[in-house]
Amino acid sequence: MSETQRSFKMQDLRGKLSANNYKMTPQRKEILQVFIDSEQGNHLSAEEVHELLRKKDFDFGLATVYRNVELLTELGILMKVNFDDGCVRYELSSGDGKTHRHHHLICLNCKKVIEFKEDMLDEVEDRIAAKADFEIVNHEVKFFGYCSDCRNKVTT
Amino acid sequence: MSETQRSFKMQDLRGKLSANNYKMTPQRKEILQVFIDSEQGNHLSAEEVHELLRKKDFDFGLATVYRNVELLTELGILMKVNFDDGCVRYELSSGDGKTHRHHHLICLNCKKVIEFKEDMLDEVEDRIAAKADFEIVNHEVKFFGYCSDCRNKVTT
DNA sequence: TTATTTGCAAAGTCTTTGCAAGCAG
DNA sequence: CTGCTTGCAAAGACTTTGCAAATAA
Repeated sequence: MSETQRSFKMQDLRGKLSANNYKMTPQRKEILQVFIDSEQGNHLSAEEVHELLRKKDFDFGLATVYRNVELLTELGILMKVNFDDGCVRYELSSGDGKTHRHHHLICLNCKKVIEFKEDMLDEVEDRIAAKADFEIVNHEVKFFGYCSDCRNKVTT
Repeated sequence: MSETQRSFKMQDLRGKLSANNYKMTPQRKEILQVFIDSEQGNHLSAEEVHELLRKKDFDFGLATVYRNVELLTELGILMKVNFDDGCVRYELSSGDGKTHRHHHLICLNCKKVIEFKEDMLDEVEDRIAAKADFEIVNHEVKFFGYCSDCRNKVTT
């Protein structure tokens, strides 16, 4: 992620906070920064964010992290994802108008989560919306299977 | 669901239990029966199964329900689904070779879950599998939006 | 008979909440 | 200043586990 992207995200936070009568705090700034810095290692749980902050010597309360990832989600800056691994995870929302498309390939063997970007689901979505008389505003797709690494070795 | 379907399911349970050195117990039989009887009201949580059993005067321990819905899932009789409502839910797996296709329309307003059957995702799946070098064996799709009921009244 | 299963209660994990002290605007 | 935020600890919701008694095969 480029420098301009980073400062854009942070400006976005400032704007959305003040627009909703919330205040900018070091906690909020640094929590967002953790997501911006984790180009890899997305899909962070509250606990993981808390731990990453501690590694940077920001010792915020865990409850504060919980409260703020939720707030950032309400503001549309983060999105919730659930990989059924026992905790709620969050990732940066892309903010490009295709914000709501997030697709994941989950390896049943090593539990690796691979992202894919292609969006071929628009037509499917249109047909389903018409058929079920349902206005779709968001979707989440998870494909479960085996990644190339795991197919090339004995399954544990 | 027809009578033949019901007894088929129960036979299936007997067979899979003994094939894996598990025993048939009244608890297991009645837990499966709850799912068979709930043509509507699928997507049951352990707590809901426990409550439905109590209504039929089967007062099994909640821990037993938790243990057995998990066991039925391992045996391929039930499937886990997660609607991010704070608990794990289970539904009868269809057992027709398309077992793994389950798609849900979730109304953001009333939280109603509408099922849809059509499967137009095979081609999408094929292209993704090829592109990402990932062998897909299962998928779960959730579409979020507004159902026809909610679009016809003021959003709460 | 004998290994599996149950029920209960206790413990565990993740998350939320109440409240006094602290801080941004 | 003043109301929003934080940190802490306690509480909550859902789920798992240990263990002795019960039971299916």
